[in-house]
Amino acid sequence: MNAATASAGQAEPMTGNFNSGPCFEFGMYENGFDPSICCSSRPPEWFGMPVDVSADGSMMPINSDVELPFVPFHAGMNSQTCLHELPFAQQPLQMPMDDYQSFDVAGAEFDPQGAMSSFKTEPCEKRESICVQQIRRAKKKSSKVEVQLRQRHAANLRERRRMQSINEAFDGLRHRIPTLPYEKRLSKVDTLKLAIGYIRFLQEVLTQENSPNLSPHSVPTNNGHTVMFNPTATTFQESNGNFFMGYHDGRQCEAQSNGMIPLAGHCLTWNREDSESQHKSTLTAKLWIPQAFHADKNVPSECSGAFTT
DNA sequence: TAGGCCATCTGGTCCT
DNA sequence: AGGACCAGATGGCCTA
Repeated sequence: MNAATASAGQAEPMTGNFNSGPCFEFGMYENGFDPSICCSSRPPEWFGMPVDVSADGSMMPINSDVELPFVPFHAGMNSQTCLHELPFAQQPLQMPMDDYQSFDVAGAEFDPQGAMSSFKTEPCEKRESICVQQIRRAKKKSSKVEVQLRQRHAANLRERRRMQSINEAFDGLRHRIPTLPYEKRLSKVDTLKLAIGYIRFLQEVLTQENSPNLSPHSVPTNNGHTVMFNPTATTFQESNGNFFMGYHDGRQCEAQSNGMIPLAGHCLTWNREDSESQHKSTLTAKLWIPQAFHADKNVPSECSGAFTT
């Protein structure tokens, strides 16, 4: 029997065995009921999954790892209740379990208990009519749910692609911010904050190039060396082969034994001032120190400095 | 184990 | 109506 004959109400005498197993009424569920299972000797299934049916008609999946998509409303039927095969042939929806899990079962409008109690009191022909009406309503509702699911999946896909696009933009930004090789991958928020700082740094570089008179002042250190100091910046100095670092807050550090200053930065421009009388030259640079962001939040991520030779 | 970071899903809102 | 955008919720992974 196909759906066309079913909708025309041309019920055929039932040929299955009502007594061989439970028959699950359908109509109030979205879809997924296979009438060939109903009233037959085949083992009961729900959405293609083998289920165990208890005496009270409740179903449990045989595989305990599987959850039924719905708590199925059921009605045990036997040869005393109706002698006609249910006149419909539903095909189970071909949807993954994830989709079914999205259904709001608690919000369902249908009242299984009430419907079933009235259903049982109707004559057989009336029940068949009720079945057909319920199937049509369920089909309509099922179609609507299918459309909603399709739209939801499409929206999810668009959202994934949108987020991928944003992440690609973040990657592009990361590659344009000078960082040190040993630094781990920048998080999104750090990428944004560093980008802001780096842009500010570039703006200051441009500003200083347009204002050559803006020079750092020098301060003596406790070991007799001179550190060129920019009040808002970090400075460093080389003298007699030794390097010293002076931070804007007055802290200092000496170069490591290998001669490397414990600072690595990104330098865009150098200004050189030669003093012929003192046989000295001073190099002044503005540095971008990306690791300062992670190491010490109080140290500015950009600075300028100078050293003399 | 707690916290940070991230991807994904989802429903709401706004715009075309 | 459909798509873009956004924010909240959630769960997984990693690290200190």
